[in-house]
Amino acid sequence: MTPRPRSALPRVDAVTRVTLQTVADKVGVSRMTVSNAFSRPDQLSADLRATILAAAERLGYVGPDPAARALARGTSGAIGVLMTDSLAFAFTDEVATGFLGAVAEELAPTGMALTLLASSAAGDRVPARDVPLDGALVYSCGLDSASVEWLKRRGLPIVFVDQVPVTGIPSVNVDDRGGARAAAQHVVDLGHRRVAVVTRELEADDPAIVAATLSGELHVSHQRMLGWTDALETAGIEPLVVRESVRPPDWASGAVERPEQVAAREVRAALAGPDRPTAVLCFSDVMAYRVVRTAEELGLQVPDDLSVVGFDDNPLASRMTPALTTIRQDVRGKGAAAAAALTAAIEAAKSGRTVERARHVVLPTELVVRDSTARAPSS
Amino acid sequence: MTPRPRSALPRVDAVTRVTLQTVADKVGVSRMTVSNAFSRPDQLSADLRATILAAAERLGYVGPDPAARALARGTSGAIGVLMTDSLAFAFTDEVATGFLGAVAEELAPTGMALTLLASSAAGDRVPARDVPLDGALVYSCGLDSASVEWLKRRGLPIVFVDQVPVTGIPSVNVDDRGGARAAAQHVVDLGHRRVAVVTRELEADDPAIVAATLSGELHVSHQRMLGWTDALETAGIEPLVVRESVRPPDWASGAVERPEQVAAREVRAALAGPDRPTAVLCFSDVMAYRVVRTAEELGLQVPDDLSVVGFDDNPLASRMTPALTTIRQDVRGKGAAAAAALTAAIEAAKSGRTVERARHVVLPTELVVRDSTARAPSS
DNA sequence: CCGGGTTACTGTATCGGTACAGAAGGACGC
DNA sequence: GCGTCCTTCTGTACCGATACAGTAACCCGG
Repeated sequence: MTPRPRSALPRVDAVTRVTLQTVADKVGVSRMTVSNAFSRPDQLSADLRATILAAAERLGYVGPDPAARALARGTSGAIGVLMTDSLAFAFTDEVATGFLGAVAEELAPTGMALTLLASSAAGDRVPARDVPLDGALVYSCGLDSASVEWLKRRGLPIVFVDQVPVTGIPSVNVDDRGGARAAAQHVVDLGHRRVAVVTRELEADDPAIVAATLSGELHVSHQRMLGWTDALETAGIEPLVVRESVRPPDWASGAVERPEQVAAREVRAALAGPDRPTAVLCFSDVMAYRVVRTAEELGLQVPDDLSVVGFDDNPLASRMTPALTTIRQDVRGKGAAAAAALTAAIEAAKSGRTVERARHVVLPTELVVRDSTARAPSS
Repeated sequence: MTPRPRSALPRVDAVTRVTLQTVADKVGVSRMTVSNAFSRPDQLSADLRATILAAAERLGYVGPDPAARALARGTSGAIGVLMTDSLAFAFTDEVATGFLGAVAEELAPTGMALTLLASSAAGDRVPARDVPLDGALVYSCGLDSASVEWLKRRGLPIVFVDQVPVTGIPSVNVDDRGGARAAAQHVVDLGHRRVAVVTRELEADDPAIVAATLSGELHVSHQRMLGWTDALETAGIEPLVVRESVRPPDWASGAVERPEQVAAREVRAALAGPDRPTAVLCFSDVMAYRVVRTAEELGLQVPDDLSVVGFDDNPLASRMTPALTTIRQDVRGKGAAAAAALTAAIEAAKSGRTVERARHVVLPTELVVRDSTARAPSS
């Protein structure tokens, strides 16, 4: 045996990472062949492949490093979902979880992972800018367009969900306006003339809110408001509007009332008066639930004294008492459509930039009449 | 001006990606300086940095490419959560969403993104093996140890949640046994002698199930069973056990009964007999809910004729009628603890391998008595 | 025995950054 | 006037793969 020249080969430090090269040297083939053994089995003979895999196993080689592969291939195998500032919300709200669940399910067969992007930057890390991604879903988050901006600038394929459709960007929406119109028409048909609407902030005193309305989170609120007024105006009804602020009032500065508490107080005031509304149209089932409870506290019977209509057909709607009349939207369908649109967009981007006109999907809504609405009290 | 030699510089194809080098050339500094401008501001003068940033902006440079950075830095800014085969479940079950929400919230300030890993491999992509990650949470998924195996082999920092604690791997658990014992003791104290237990599959006819029991998803079931028998045996009570299979029986092969339907039938049978149990201890609040409904269908009053105890203190427990007596576990605390443990592990791995003995956290449980339990009927 | 088509591997050039060890030019103390 | 310490930049060497264009050997009909 000839004495090995010192350090002829790259020195092996205490713990050297095992890479393709390590395996290649061991087996005596080129690194490329090892790569092929793992990633393109059809490029080498079965025998050699087996040998290589065995050697890799022996050396404790796990497989191509995901980060390196992502760089070389230009693909990372993860798609992002950009959500509201409050991650907690995303997991609390049954509508949001339903959507996410459907996205996850639709994505499963593609083998892609779902990455949840906190929209707010923490420290100087901005997930939307710094996490390797193949594409992203933008889910009702207009208030923090910064992250959306990053996604766009990265040139990632994105799909808007519950946002204002923009030409050039595929979008998935629900027929919010039509649904709201149906809700309003329903109570009009039941003979109600004094109608209240409980929704989220739309007041345009803050320019930031205006921008948000136009471009994001409040798009849905806006559309539903339009739908309600469509029907109410036709019937010559001017609704009483109660707004729940989206932005908590200076949250940090001590014990302020939470927005829903403020709204609840206003609802209570509205329902306590002599000319109280006999029907309430709500932005969501959750809000409707609160309205029903408030009414109960005031001794009002739902639906005899007060009709209440929600929106979404949250599971909550059918399990509460009285079961809530509401507008159903297919959240799972929305998730599936969004995921499909995104994978399509990614595919398109990969194979020659075929930016066929971005599709805008609008899912239907449907009035579901349950036990929280009745004819207007005769009085 | 001297004529530029043709193609002296790398040729610029139609659309060349803008990289650090592009910006560096434009400004006339080294690529490294541009990198520093973005990633280590303290390494250059404020003036130059401003110049560089401006040039970058003008060129449409978004910032360091995440994939490249991940490779060079060895960190990707995303942490994974490995979950049960059914992603849908993760978003449906309020206990799971509570956990995930807490994890997300705990992680937010670190600026890390949360990547959901489908445990089942799709095509030949195995998320647990192929997605760039800095660490991972393994959340009650013993049935598919393959993915867990990949995570381990990659040498990623991982934390076990609701799995059998293993030395060397940090874990977060709940005092399932103690909780179950308290639940059982509660009904014993109320004078019940005929007690049923409704839980998930533990029968050891299938070796795969045995393995799962020992190492994963069924650990929790096992512990709770031990807890119940602790108290029941002491009181000389032999419980009637109804098991709900975890693995749907050959799901693909046509219209088979779903496991919970099978279980419901068995529960019904048990409750219909003359020597029916007067108390039922359930693995989860969801199962308890079903038991209560089944009892109602049989005309039994809860809690007068039958006491029912759940587990978890799912929000469902307090909102159902009658409100459910249950064992509370702090799901959010579990999520926070898991996230904290993982970030700690990642930190430890980064700075010199300090593999201090992995900590095993066990969170307490607490009996919450509500309206679904009462003294045993005198008969 | 030769042209043409496979099959099985290999070499080289990236992918787009970051780490770390300099090097150049002042400022400063004595 | 000179050594020292900063502050600012720069050069080089990876990080760990993949793409693509070869090249060599082999097969086969004519």
